Formats: sequence, C-alpha cells, structure tokens
Amino acid sequence: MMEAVLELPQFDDGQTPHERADAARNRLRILEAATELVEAHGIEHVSMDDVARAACVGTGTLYRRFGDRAGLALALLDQHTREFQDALIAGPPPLGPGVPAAERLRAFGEGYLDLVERLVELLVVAEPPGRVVDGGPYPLYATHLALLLREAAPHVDSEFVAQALLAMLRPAQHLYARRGLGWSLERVRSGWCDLVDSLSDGPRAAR
Amino acid sequence: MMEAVLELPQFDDGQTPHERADAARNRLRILEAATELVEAHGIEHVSMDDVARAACVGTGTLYRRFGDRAGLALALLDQHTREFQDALIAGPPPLGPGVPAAERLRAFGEGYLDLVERLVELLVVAEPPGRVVDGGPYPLYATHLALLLREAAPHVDSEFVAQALLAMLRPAQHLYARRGLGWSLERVRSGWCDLVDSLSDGPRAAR
DNA sequence: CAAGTAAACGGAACGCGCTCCGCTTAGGGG
DNA sequence: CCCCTAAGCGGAGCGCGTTCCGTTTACTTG
Repeated sequence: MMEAVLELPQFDDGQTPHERADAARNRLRILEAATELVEAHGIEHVSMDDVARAACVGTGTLYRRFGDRAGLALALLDQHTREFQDALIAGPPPLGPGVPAAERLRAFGEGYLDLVERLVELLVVAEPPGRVVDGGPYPLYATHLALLLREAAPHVDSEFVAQALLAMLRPAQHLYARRGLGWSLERVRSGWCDLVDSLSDGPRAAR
Repeated sequence: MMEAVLELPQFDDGQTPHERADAARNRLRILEAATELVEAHGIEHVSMDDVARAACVGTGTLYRRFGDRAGLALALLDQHTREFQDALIAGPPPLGPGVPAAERLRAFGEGYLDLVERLVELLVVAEPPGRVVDGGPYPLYATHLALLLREAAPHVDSEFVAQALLAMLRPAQHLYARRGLGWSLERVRSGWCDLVDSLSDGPRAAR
C-alpha cells in the first residue's frame, strides 16, 4: 500500500544508498514510453499495463519506481512544472521577485492557469481523491502565495487564504469551471485578478 | 457508461412513466442496506458487491438505480444535506434570511463545515475526480453564495468568488487542510470568517 | 383473464489498478 | 575474479467498479 519512501530521481548525496544501473535505465524507459503514449492517446486512454508493455518492463517495476498511477503522472508533470516553479522563485518579474506582492499574485494566477489549461488531464490523474497531499508542487505554491499575501493582505490568515486561492486552481475545480460551467479562460483569469486585488486593497482597520 | 437519464426518486408527475413496484422496493432495500453497512464499517470498507449482497439484489440492479458508486453515495447523503439546504432557504437566521448578507456568509461556512466534518468520507466518494458536476447540491450552494455576495461584495464577479469559496469547502480540500496540514476545525472556521469578512468590508471604489 | 411488451433483474465477465512472491542480477568485499 | 546478498525484476493473481446480456416479471391492453 505504498508506504516505503518511494525512490525519487534524486542525486546520490552519500546518504541515499545509490540507485542501481538497471533501475535507472528502467525509470528512463518508463518515462519515455509513458510520455509517448500519453502524447499519442491522452492519459485517460493509457493503462499502467500499456506503459509497462511499451517500456518492456513488468508492472511490478513500474509500481516500484513510481508508487502508483498518480505518482507516474506526477513524474510526467515534473518537467513542465519545474520550469514554472523556477520562474516563481528566481525568474523575471512579475512572476519572479521585483514588483509589489499584489502584482505577483495576479501573475501567479495567470501563469498557473496557463499551465493548468495545458495539462488538466495529467493534473487530475496526479491528484486522486483522498490525496491532495505530499509529493506534488502544491506545498511550494502554498508557501509562495502565503508569503505574498503576508505582504499584500496582512489582515487575514495568509496561509488559509493561500489554500483557498489554490483550491480554485485545482485541476478538478478548473475543469468544472471550464467544462461544467462553461466559463471562458478569460473569465477565470479576470475573476482571479479581481479576487486577489480585492484582498490586497490597502490594509484596513484590524477587526 | 451511465448516460441514461438516471431515474431519480421523483414523484409521478404524469410525464415520467411511473416507477415499477419492484424497482421502488429494491431502491429502498438498497438504501437501507447501504446505510447500515456504511454506519457499521465506513464507506471505504463497503464495496458495491457488499451492498448488493446485503440488499439481496444483483449488482446490475444497484447500478441501474444509482448509476455508479458516487451516485449511491450521493443518495445516502441526500437526507443529511436536504436538512441543511432547507435551513439555508427558509430556516431561521443567520443561516436563513433575515440578517445582513455578510453574516449569512459566515453562517453558511460554519454550518457547512460542520456538515463536511461529519460526512467527509461519504462526500469524498460522492465526488470523484472528473465530476464535481451535476447532481449534487453544489449548484444550489453556488447560487446561494453568489446571491449573498452580490449584496455583500458587489465589486467582484460574485459567481466566480462563490465558486472559489466553495472550492475551499470541498471535501478533498477540507481533508487536506485537516489531516494533511493538521489544521484545527477552529482555524478553518475562523479562516473562512476572516475571508468572507474581508471580501464584504464595505464596497470600495470600482476598479 | 390471457397475451404482449417494455422494464427490471441477476450475476457472469471484463478491465484495470495494485500487490505478492519466487527468481534474477548488479555490484561491493574478500 | 568469484561469491554473496540486497535490490531489482516480472507477471500471475486479487479486489473492485462497471458492463453486458439472456431471463424474468410487473403492468397494459383487449
């Protein structure tokens, strides 16, 4: 039931035992095969067995490497999201540092919405029902937003509001807004901006 | 793949063909058996086959009545949520009408949080990944919140903010806040209140 | 009350995610 | 260079949600 630490593609820091050569080779094979299959058919039409077969690997191997379907999806997502994360921390403004927090909040929403828009299906799979939890990039996003909010909206519980804002951007939620409600991306975009602006609007009297 | 209209426990309005006696009896049996099993073991330990067996019914019947596992969970939820819904529309203030919108917004959050707290597991099952959509009580909640927001926070897209607020109360999200993040119910509660208050705080200059 | 028919029934069967376990092999120590 | 062992491997197997389809049955019509 997936409780082992789950080997990550981490560097050998002397602490972790070192990843065996065949293991590394298989991880690559799997990632490669999965990427190709997903690009071709969309993740909802690719089963774990499909990936295993295409990678010439047993299903056991697949699960040992990635834990479960969500973990594999997360790994496929990794390259795409890493780029965005780097831009947040050290990229050019307004996404990166160098402008007022309120502006960066808007930029975060717009940038992330683009990401979600492109990768919804993968994101949905990477985030199964009872497990918005660990692993993914959400903790980073949450911290990032909380930090910005402390500056832009010091009058509220910034961690809570960070989570609330993030909740709206969750893939399932976005899917609902876009497909279920039929909202345009522009509406969501400007809704986000209005919302963060109205939270930022000058600190008012403490309650 | 569940596209038929899905028979609801609706009254015979002359338009719908009339539900056959055996069908009605089986619906009751299933609901009864499911309620009991879920109370006894928690929904995560009750399979569809378990329910079918306990209700002395084929699995086919189960699926014809309720569409899928989520539909069954929704039906089990129905009685609990109906009460809350009635209170929203016609109950005593501050949940029902009769006080300022800002106050009712707070009351909604607190009341709904209690509901979620009691019924998370069921709610999670009732809301599978790609389907925050139709059926459940969410549309009602969304409309309700949007209405209140139009009064309390006229300066933003009230439908959008309604969805955003609702997103934070979604079962999976709540589970994450409570268990993943370890937040107390009180923190979530007061986070909600702060948030809606800070949205309500006097209309400010239109942007 | 008999016959016709659409609806409902039940459970075998399917697909898929995930686990388990006996076998194989990489890689370090002697 | 060989041996030993822990890590890795593969795929049969399991549980469960869901579907399919041949059979049964409640209601209607005459």
